[in-house]
Amino acid sequence: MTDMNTTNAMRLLQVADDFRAGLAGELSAVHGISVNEFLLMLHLERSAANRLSRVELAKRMHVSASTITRMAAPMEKIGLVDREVDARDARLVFVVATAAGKAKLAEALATFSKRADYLFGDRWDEKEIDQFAAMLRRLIAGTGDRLA
Amino acid sequence: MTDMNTTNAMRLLQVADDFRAGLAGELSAVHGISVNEFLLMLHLERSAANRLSRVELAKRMHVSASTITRMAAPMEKIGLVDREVDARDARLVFVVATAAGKAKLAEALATFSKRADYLFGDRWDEKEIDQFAAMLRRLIAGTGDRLA
DNA sequence: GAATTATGCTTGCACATGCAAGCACTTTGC
DNA sequence: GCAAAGTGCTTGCATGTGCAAGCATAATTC
Repeated sequence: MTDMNTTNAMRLLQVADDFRAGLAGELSAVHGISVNEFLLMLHLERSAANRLSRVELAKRMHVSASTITRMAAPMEKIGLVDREVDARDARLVFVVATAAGKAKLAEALATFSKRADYLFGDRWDEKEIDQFAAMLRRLIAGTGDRLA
Repeated sequence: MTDMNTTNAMRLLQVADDFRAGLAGELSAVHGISVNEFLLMLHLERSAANRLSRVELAKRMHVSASTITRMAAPMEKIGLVDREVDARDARLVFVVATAAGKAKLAEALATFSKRADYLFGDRWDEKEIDQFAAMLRRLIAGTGDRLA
């Protein structure tokens, strides 16, 4: 099965790269944010308390902590997120979405969904979509924290 | 169906990112190359004439032409690829894999396949794997040049 | 066939990112 | 309780990447 697994992994990367590249262009042009900024806000929204520490975000986004620090700075400046220090542990600095950030995320999500619809098109029937969803769910099962 | 398509797209990105991150670590540690260098050589091997121009590579890899120029330079230096100017059109500069490059790709592919096997695990039966392959094939169908 | 336009590649600059070091704070071990 | 180790965050430096400009070569137009 190695050959088929290899092929599937290549296709997976290919499809994801294609989708990400297209998304990057539209998110930048229409909403003025990068894919990573979009994903950062998405992670916040999907988190338990609507806020995450920098290291938590770093882990979830496969990115270094310093990157989160440097991503958050301009996002704070334009009012998409805020900084919140933990009362009990002064080391923890949470990133939390502002109202403006949530609004921006909602807009960007619409773009994302439009592209998702376009990706899967209308030639997939409901049963296939569910099947695909179940397969993807199994692939992320091992991973700890996930978006969907 | 928008919700399910959206979820599937998120999962797709998530799975691909996870896989890519793990692959990056092992390719770097074991073979001393980046994921993009691996993909560059893979594109060369899968191309018609075993060589591609810089712009062709750029298109296929979702990367700018200048990035290819700058990726190729060190790869030439360590002997993984060679530079070949087209006889008819002096503007075209092809990137072509050397014997050492092909050997390195083969090693790296083994690592890739091992990770692909690990990703899909042994809980997928042959029918499911084929089904998943067919679905991915449909998703790349629109794309022009692909790896697999 | 000369001028214009188009194409491929490279380079300067700006920006994003990872790594390692450093700092602040907390937890552990005694 | 204090020292040592651990954890979270930030910053300096090095590297990777895109964009726009520039250069060389082809193709097109007249």
